[in-house]
Amino acid sequence: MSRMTGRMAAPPTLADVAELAGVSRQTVSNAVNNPDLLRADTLARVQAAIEQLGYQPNRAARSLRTRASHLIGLRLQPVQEGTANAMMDRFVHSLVETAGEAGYHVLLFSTDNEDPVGGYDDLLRSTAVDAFVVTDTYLGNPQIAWLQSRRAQFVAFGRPWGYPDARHPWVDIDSAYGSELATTHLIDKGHTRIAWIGWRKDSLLGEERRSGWSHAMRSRDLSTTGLASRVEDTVNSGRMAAAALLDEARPSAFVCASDTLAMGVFHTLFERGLRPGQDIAVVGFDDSLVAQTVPPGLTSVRQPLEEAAGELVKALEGLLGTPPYVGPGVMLKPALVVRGSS
Amino acid sequence: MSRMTGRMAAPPTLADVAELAGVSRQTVSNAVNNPDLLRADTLARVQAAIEQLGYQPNRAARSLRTRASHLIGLRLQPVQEGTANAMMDRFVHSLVETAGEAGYHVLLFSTDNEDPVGGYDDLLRSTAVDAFVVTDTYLGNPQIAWLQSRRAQFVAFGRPWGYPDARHPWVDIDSAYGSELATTHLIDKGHTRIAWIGWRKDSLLGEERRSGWSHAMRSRDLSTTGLASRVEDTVNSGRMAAAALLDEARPSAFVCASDTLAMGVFHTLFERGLRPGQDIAVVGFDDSLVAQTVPPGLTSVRQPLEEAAGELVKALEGLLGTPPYVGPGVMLKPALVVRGSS
DNA sequence: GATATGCTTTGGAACGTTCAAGGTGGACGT
DNA sequence: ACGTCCACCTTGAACGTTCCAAAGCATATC
Repeated sequence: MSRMTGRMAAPPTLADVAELAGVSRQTVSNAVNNPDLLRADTLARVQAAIEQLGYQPNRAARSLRTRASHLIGLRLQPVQEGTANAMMDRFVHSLVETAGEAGYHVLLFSTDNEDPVGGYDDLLRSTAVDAFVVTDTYLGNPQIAWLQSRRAQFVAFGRPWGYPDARHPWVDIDSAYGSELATTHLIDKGHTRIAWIGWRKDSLLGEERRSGWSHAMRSRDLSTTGLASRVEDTVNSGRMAAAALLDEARPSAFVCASDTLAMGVFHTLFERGLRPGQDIAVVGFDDSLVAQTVPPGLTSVRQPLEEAAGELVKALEGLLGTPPYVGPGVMLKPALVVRGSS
Repeated sequence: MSRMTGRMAAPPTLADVAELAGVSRQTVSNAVNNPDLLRADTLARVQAAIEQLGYQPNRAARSLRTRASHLIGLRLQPVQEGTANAMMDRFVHSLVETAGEAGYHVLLFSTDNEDPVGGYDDLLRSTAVDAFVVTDTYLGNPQIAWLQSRRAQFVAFGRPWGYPDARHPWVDIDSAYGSELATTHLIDKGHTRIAWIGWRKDSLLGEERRSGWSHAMRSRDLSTTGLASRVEDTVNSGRMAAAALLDEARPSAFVCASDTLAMGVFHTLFERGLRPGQDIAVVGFDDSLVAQTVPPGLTSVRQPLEEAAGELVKALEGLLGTPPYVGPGVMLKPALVVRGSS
């Protein structure tokens, strides 16, 4: 019997396989999900039938019955044009890959600004995803509290800033260590007046990165007065901050909270005919594609995003396992990639 | 009766809503899918019940019954570190957004190199997605032919190179026009010796981009001899090609097939103490974040990815509609973003 | 030879939705 | 008064899978 319908041949079902192998539906199901339960020869027979028909379980039916979709929701954050922050690309890719190995797929969605939890709510209510990966864990983000209140499953990339008693798994990167690495590297190169260009004070992450710089400076008895600037995360802010610092504090090196800001410094150097790496050293943060391609190469702190994705998937497997297991938060260490700018 | 189970309260079902509203399941279903069928007052009553319970249809059950998941598969291509090609980021984002408005979600997956169609096959067999968006349509890509042979639904971002009788919807960008724009812009600025750095000859897209340059040159009676170079798409290849061209052909401007290659030119200029924009003009392709942030700004051809995503979703809706409708391929025009490098 | 034991397999029900029929009541025409 | 039609709503079945309880069947035990 040909099963050709209008558009596409209907995929084989459990029943088709069962009939071909001469067993019951449930036995085929077991062959797929609990092969240990079958006698060796039956298993072989069923597997042959599965192979022959090219059978794969229908996801919708399986989800309906097991109440698990094996999908993970990830909210795509708006691209910020004009900045160097294409870091998410690398993260998303690693996440898709590791999640895939664990049998999960990544479902993307976005939310409009008026209703920041809208996308989450839809997916949750329609039981479309088993869990979420949350990446923007800044203080005061309503999404985390909301997810908690809805008893939704999620893992976070980023510490639960401001939720000391949070119960969800999280993975984060010790970025204070990152800027400390950067600063120490410059000190070792002989620099003593090293300026910091970071983010506004209300960014906890920004303050943390800054602390790595100031800690490194102090532990080598170097002064930090007048050497720090806190601005928005745009190229132009970095450019202006660098110009002001060069005029007033005469640093020989810059450590920046992002590659975007570091590119701002590059702009100022360019305008003044100074050469990054030769006249002034610059270090960025994120190891973006910009850092990798701009001449003469921007030294930058590289976050272990691949590893972070791996840990998040591990945490997800624990969270969704039976019994559920929630481990402690995981803190990863970044590394410094040295290039021509230092 | 409290429905609290261990982890999370079970979401309300059609039956719950029906009971509360005092109607049958099917009526609730109609209220959701075909409101016109209901009398105004019943509709209001049902909608109130839906609102009160926060009901949303269970996606798995719906998919099972309707054989449509409202998911679109997108294969995530490997990030190429060291290049400026983070263009996909912008495309994926637009796609997620427009697809979301049309009621579709984007499901990501990746494939290992050994089995390029593995990921597609899994999703197709398990009827996890309704269709695919294919983004790498280079000549000889096995995926397109394979999808066609499996009668899978898909739309392509990129012309069906080498499949003149392809029946699938596609959207592409006229990149010959892009490099023509770039070249004409340079000619208008007074340049006469404009070099081309592009991709190896086996890339049809590369040849197309190149043709825009040569066409613009010829139509203004400018010579192209010795001014073209075809290399791999890496910064270093661009760097070396630029060095060779500067030595041998003495161009005053470069048009490149990608921002990555343009950054290669920047490297050579940097090494020789030349300033992009002042001493030598450079134009790239893709309007990557690198082009946007590098000093003094890299003039670049910007592809209308947002529009492309919109057209693709429109094509998808046609393809999946009843009756299915496949329109002609859509060709979009890129624009030139002028920055300091020219 | 009857009974218990462990391994293997089975049949019916259920997950929550939509499809395809079927019912009900009133308005309308003759 | 009767049938016809229409607008509205309901009922049972089906989508393809897994859960649950129980049946089949050898083998071991008394």
